[in-house]
Amino acid sequence: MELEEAKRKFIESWGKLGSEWGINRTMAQVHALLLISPDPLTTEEIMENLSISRGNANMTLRDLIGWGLIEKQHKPGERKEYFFADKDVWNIARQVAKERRKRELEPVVKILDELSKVTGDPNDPAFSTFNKSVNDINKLAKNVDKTIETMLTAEESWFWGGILKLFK
Amino acid sequence: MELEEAKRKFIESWGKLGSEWGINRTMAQVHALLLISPDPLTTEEIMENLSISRGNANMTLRDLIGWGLIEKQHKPGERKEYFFADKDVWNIARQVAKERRKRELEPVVKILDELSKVTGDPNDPAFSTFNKSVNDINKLAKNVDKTIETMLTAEESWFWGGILKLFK
DNA sequence: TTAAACTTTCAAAACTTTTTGAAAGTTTAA
DNA sequence: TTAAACTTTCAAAAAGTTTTGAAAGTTTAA
Repeated sequence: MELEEAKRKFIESWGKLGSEWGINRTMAQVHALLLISPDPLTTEEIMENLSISRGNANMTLRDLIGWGLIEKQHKPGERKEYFFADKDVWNIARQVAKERRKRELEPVVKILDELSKVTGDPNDPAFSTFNKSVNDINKLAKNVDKTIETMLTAEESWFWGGILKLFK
Repeated sequence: MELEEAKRKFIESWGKLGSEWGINRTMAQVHALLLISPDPLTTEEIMENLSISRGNANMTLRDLIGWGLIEKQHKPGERKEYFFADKDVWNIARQVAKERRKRELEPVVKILDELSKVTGDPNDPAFSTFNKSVNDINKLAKNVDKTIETMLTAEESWFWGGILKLFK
């Protein structure tokens, strides 16, 4: 396979994976493009490369900055804004985990906490089934939450070599 | 909060969480309903409880069976099919991890493997940036893949109490 | 067989999300 | 100031996803 074809394929795959994981296709594609780009790119270049509109490019770039995945850069003597992606994959994984935890897990944990406070007759199957499921899920969610929190502060090396040794 | 209200809230929240994680809202809601239901339910009962159509209920139930999250049950002397959810949260988490690994991670790993075979001039920044990103992501993806595989065969107790001790 | 009880299918409709692009806004250099 | 260069906004359009419901299919008991 030739480099240009491989680049297209990478952008396409990253876009597809993104959309399966709640990050929209364009956002993932812009991220992919910047990941394999040696130099920062302007909005114009991104628009052209991916054939997307100015509005879309602008919003997407803003979202990516919000996720902490890309940054703006200014070149001296130029008005244009350049964008580049953090190329450290461990940082990317951490950043995504951090954001999703904040956006999705935290609200659920809050509701589950409320729901596990509901009281009722332990002999009522409707109540006891509800109660058991909610409590179990709550425990699971809390565990996932703590695990992510620990990962976020963990050293990179743990990830690259360490975790596998822990399970065995 | 009263039980009926809490049930509604649980179903609603599970639905929302599902849609953020690539499982459609109705599918997650049907799953939630069966999770808190002490007895198996018929298609009819599910339709009524969630105000969804017969076609939707049928497809959703089939998908949930495909994900290994619910099962059919036949009551002796009755024609109707009853559905019930596996209530073991560890099984649910495992099942979801297993399916998503198969459906999403595996295809990406396959493409990344291909893309890391691309060769080029190491002095060409376009090539070396591409190559580094692809290889790093490939390593990460393989690591995640192996970690999930190990989790899938791990004991339940590891999850509930063990993982946290491993990080520290 | 037949017909009632039940399940499955799928094209069209409803709904949701994403994208567009033109207009408005902002910044900078002269 | 002004106007060129650039960025942001947002209503409407397009694209994508989910749901409906009527019709077709299947199974079972008699």
